[in-house]
Amino acid sequence: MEGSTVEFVLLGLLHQGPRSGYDLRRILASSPLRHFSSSPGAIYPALGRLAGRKWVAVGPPGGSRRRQEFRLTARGRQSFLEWLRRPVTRDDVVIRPGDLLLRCAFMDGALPSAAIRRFLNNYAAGHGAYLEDLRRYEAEHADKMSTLGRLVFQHGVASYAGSVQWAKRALEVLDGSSETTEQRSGKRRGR
Amino acid sequence: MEGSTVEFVLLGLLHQGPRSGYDLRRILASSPLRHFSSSPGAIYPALGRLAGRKWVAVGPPGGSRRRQEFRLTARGRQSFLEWLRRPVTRDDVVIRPGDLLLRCAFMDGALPSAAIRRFLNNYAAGHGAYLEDLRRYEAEHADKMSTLGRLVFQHGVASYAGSVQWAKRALEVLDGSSETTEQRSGKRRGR
DNA sequence: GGATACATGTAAGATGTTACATGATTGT
DNA sequence: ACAATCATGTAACATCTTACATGTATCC
Repeated sequence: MEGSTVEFVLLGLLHQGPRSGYDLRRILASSPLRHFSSSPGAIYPALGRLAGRKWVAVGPPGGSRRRQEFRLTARGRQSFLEWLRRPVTRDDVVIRPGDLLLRCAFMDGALPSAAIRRFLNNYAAGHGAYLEDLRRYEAEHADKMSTLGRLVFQHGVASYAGSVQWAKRALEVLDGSSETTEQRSGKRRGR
Repeated sequence: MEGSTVEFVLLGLLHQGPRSGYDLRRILASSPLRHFSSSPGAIYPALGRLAGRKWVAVGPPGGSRRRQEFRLTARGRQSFLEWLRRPVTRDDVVIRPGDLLLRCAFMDGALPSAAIRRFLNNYAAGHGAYLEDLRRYEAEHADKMSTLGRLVFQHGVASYAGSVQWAKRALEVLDGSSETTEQRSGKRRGR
């Protein structure tokens, strides 16, 4: 599967509109969500790779300064959407949970709401399954852990439980906001 | 600051007792907490670097098979303890929160409980400070975010809030367990 | 004696970090 | 003119992934 996470983040930002490398770096540096490098040594080579794959193209130098605006090509958009639609794997859940949230944040306006709901359901299911694994592990090994080890483990458990709850809540919110346009009565929602 | 996270994880495991590279790989592969590579191409080079710095030494081939046991040297132990005692920086909180929990899990039996409490206090303070930043950001920019963007952002907020609560709870547990050895009366504790 | 698990390693390639280099434009 | 900011890049280094290579002990 071609493409690193940073590359898809860049595609995602370019999906919202054309920008220069400098713009992209500033967005990455100032966004409080996820902390991608934003160092020139990471971004410019990444943009170069995207250009090499024809996923982005350079536009005319916009503005007065020496700046090149990048825009998404059809292939780039295609690859970006495929990234968003990738299944939620166990590896994603266990070792790259942040990437899943990143993908989710980029789905707005890019995927139909049915696909987004499917994603959130898979997200909740994947995290729920791993949560059960953790609890099973805890039941078996809690006695062998040190006090702090157990506390840290419980942090992990609480964190995954929170993610499951979050996904369920997110589904409610999405259902709610789509419902309000179609129907106002029936189906009370919590909170 | 010399040393990568995996290297300190290896030191931490060797701090508990001598092990072979294969042992270390299996522990990393089976531990549900944090997902270090455990691939030979990551572990053996890391052990080589540690040996080059004289932080670990190879013992005699223990057991019948061709296996070399590594053990911590005095310098290795020193470096490991310095890693545990590093201050909780904003960068740790924002971009490497997992490393902080990792360090915490390794503190048991390695640092005095006063140092552990100090760490947990700094952990709570650092996460609390960042949490305030996130909430400030939310108050200013929530209107510009998409529905999903806002939801993902709220996941981050809830996650940091949970970490603050966790650290406070952990401090209570530690205080509780040390109290039980010294005093049984007075000071009721929650849960 | 052959399959399987044990045990250690290397090579190629991708990526990220840090630090440095370069030049244009703007403000004063 | 000069400093600060804008804007793009490169080079060296460290590290991790993936895939391959190699050999040993144990079990049947």
